[in-house]
Amino acid sequence: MKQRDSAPTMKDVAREAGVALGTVSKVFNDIPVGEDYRKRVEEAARRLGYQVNSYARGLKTNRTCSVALILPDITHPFFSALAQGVCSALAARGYRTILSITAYDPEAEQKCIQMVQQNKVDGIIGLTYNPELDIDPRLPYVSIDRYFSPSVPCVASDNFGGGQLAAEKLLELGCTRPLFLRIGSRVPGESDKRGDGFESVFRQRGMACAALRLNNEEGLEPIRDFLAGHMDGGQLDFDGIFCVNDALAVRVRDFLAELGLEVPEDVQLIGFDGLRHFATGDFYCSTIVQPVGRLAETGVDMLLREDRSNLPSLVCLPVTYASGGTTKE
Amino acid sequence: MKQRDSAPTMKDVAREAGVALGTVSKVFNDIPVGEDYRKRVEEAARRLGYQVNSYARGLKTNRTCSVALILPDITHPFFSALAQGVCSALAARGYRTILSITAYDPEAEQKCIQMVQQNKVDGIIGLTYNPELDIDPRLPYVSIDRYFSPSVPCVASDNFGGGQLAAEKLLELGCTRPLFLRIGSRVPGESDKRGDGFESVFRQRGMACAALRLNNEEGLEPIRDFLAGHMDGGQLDFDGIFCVNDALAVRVRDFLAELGLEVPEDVQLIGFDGLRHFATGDFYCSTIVQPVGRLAETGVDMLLREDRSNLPSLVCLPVTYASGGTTKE
DNA sequence: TTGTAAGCGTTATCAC
DNA sequence: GTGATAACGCTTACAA
Repeated sequence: MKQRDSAPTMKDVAREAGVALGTVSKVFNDIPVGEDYRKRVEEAARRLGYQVNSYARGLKTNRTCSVALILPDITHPFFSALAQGVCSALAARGYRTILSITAYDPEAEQKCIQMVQQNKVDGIIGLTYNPELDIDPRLPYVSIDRYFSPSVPCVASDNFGGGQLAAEKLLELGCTRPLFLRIGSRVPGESDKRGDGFESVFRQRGMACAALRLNNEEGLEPIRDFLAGHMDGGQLDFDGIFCVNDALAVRVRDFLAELGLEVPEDVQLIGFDGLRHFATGDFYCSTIVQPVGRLAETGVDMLLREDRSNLPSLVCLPVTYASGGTTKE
Repeated sequence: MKQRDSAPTMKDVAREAGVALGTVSKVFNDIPVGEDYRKRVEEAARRLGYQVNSYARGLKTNRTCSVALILPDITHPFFSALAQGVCSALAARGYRTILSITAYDPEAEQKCIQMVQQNKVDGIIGLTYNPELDIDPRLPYVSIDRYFSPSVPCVASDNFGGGQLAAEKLLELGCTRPLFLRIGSRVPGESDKRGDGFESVFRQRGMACAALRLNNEEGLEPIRDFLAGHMDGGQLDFDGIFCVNDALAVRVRDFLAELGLEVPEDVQLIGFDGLRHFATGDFYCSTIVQPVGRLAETGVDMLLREDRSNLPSLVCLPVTYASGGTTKE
């Protein structure tokens, strides 16, 4: 008698149904089979609580219906929204998500990729900070927000366009003394284009645009000092500030408050990301909102596309502006 | 000649190293083998970029080194922190995390479990809302925050104790007219004990304690109305409010502001969860903080424990109080 | 110690 | 259309 504690196999189902093993396999792979046979097999499978073993299946087919998602941190609202989107898009296509968190550690990122390759996933979606990541060209890979090389497709928001949009909004709202503020990773990424887009608008109009770009290691103090140093008779030298992301914008607003400045009356502030408060659903600040859902959807789409022969190397998705109280009107 | 596009197998490594297949296997399983053989194998493996196929391995060993994490939503800060914790704890033990998101849908939860069983994971960690979830007793399962039956181990925060703690704090801070506010799922869960603990403290002291408990479907309007209805000459009938979670506390603070009440001067407010602002790291409100990291760690520990014969059916982890500006001092 | 061979649960290729 | 049978890549007795 078959032991009850180990899961039933196709062989058990075949015996229970009184058919050959191959027939059972066909039933579970939607390969035509006699109607009565199919019934018998399905019946037997239900009785036994049979589930196909996808590892054994993967061993044969070399497809595992699972993809790895590599993220630096899932605690940040942008990343968690992205994870949610990717996981759902994958699930909708019958794929499992294997989640790896790297804590921004380049070494961990590389280890992740190795581990995941060993796990024989069908592909990887990664948002990584290791500039010289060694990824097996045999394994489909889609990068989010970080461009590696023409052979590694990357999907990102239209960061440059977002920067331009922020500049145009600020101009439209009457700003004439703009400032761009940035803090982030030392390794270059797509988001660097935000500042470029912002500045390009003013350059084109022959207007000056101040900017301060920092690396994470430097902390926010330099920004606070910079702002304090640009106070002039109770007035700031700038009347429109674009921050590289919402997190920074929120901090900057606090700094401005410390300096006795009103937002948006004295200074207008635009962030980037489009994050919303977890309880109220409100934007934390006026912001350029990234299409997180589409980012995820597009990434999955590019990864799973049957014909991956000529994928674009970079896909930019459109961003939008949303008012969140730190701009006038 | 072996095709370059399919990953190398143990056989390839054996051939490359000039040893037998079994020897290669032993090297990768840390089974004693001649030092020079080991060297040869490792060398060959590196040359070929060999990675053991964990699916094939799992097929033999019936262990896949992966566990499924089932969560309703990963966008909420509490869940994302939990996911991060579980994923890290699992990774530290050499396990992969398969993430499933159910969107609070009981049917999706059941489907997840099925899918995941078919995927032959080594266990499941789930935070689910389906009260009559059908889980295969053969598969190790740990529930978070929801108690099913003595046979399904559950790990949760000390919700009752947290409620008591909130009550004691409020008393200590001079409150004499307490109110408990709750909104949540209709299906009973561990978090229901928060209100019970809170009320028990006042009952014990012979003090009255008002309470309003709502289901998600009802929305927040009833709470707003309730508060408005308890205004008496510009004063609220309550001077200390305990909310079942931080999300509600944040909303309630807004309602109180609408009524012209100052927090914490006129009313003190305590939430539950211990969520922190993504940019500043500040608590959103005074709160009872759940030990998310320990919750995750403990869950993983209970799931992966070698001897699962006599696990506790419920483990409660201690919570702490943190001031977040909605209580005095 | 090292090599050999029998499966693990599937799928796929054949004869029937 | 159905049913043996040989892989898939690996582990693990067991034999050398």
